[in-house]
Amino acid sequence: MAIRRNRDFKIDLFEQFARIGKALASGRRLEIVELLAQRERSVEDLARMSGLTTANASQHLQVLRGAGLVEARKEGLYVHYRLAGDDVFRLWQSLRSVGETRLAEVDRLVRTYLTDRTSLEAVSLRDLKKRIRDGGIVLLDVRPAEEYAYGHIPGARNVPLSELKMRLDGLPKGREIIAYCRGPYCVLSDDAVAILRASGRRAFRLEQGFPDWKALGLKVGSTTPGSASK
Amino acid sequence: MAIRRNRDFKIDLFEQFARIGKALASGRRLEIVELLAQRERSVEDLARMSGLTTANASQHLQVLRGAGLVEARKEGLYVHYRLAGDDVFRLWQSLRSVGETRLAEVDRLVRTYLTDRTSLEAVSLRDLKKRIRDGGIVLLDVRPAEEYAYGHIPGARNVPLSELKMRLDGLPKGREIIAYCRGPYCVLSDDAVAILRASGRRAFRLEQGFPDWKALGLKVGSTTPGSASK
DNA sequence: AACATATTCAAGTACATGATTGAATACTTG
DNA sequence: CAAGTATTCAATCATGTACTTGAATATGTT
Repeated sequence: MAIRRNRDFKIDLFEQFARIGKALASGRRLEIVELLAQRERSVEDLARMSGLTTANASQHLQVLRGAGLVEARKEGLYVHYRLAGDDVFRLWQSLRSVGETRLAEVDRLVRTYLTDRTSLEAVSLRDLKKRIRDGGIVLLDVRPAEEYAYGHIPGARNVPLSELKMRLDGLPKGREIIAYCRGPYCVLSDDAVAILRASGRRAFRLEQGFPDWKALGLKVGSTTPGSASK
Repeated sequence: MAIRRNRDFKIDLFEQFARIGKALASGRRLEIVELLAQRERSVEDLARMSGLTTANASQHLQVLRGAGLVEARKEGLYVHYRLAGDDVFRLWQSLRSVGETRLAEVDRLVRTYLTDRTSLEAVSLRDLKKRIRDGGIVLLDVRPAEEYAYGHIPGARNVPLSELKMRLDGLPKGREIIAYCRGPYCVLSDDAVAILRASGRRAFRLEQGFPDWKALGLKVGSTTPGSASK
């Protein structure tokens, strides 16, 4: 009977893990995970940012919660959702990486929509660490101020893309500028690099975004205490 | 229009990644992934090992292939499926890890079915590497011979569980024995440790299995050329 | 206490998925 | 070339999922 029990065990066990697979089986939910990797958000925020109705976003969030991928915190009228932990982001990273390697369609999409990208050499996180040590570069966080506030790479200056043109004067002409944003598919830093280069500066895009830095277990700067802890 | 284009891009892109999520959304498919992590297998083998009909297993394999997670190689009548790469195993590891951390049900199942396990202290891969360096231990691969042949931890001796009792005499009494098998949910090494301890030997279970060793990028031993490369 | 608002719930519909069955295909062997 | 076998295909059925809509709940504000 030990074998029979063992088969039951395996079926039950893999069915449990499949709950997580099911949670990852929707593009909308993956987009929500990506948004939550930046910082916690209310249902309303998430719905607006992902183009879903509030009820629909709420349902997706409950699926994610049922799989243990997100947690909720109620504050007044709002329910703030956040990723359950760094391991969840690493899972998404891992899925993303397999997709980039194994799905030709991903490559095609990136090449179709992010046409300029191939021409702009990107800086990897490893390169970035080295260049920070060596000094002489300006690290630019071009995400909206509130996302920067929730956590950013230490030493980075925040100039949101929307304000970049107005605040160009504050940026040195002689030093290399490395711009980053939310992640590999976020175009804020592409746009920033284009603007910076047009102004005669030497600028590069960081290949990955802030959440990827954080997932390496490296220090993060923050101005909202409690949000970017651990 | 750039914004509209960008939204389309994101929807398409996340839908692509969701294809991988969908492939991971079935316990049966996850079990197949786990089986393929040991070594490549024919459809028939996989069907028998997972208790599926051949047609059903074939369909699951095609879902996995559609998501780029497995590849097939035809040889005569047989089609041999294998994981598309180590990144796929790392994705499964990542999912498994999130499940262990986030799903209470997984913990409950392991405690219910693997009752002895808590009492047997397990050796981590890190510990193992250290102990191999220090010497003085016997590393025992208790999987079937053909799985050992396809790849094993260098220096390990293969004594399949089914033969262990008969071959006890060949194992030293004085040295510590560390037994490993397919992975954290495989019970072969649990049983092996029980047998070894009953014979008066000091034996421990390796927490992870051979695929986890391989995923660290460490060297693997092999006696079937070409199967356990890179 | 009445109202406003964020979120969740419940019901309905369209669509996708998983398992079964029997037939079709592709290759090997006699 | 006929027979045998591993695999895939196609059709079917039952079930599960995604989204919409409108109502219900819970909290905050006036």
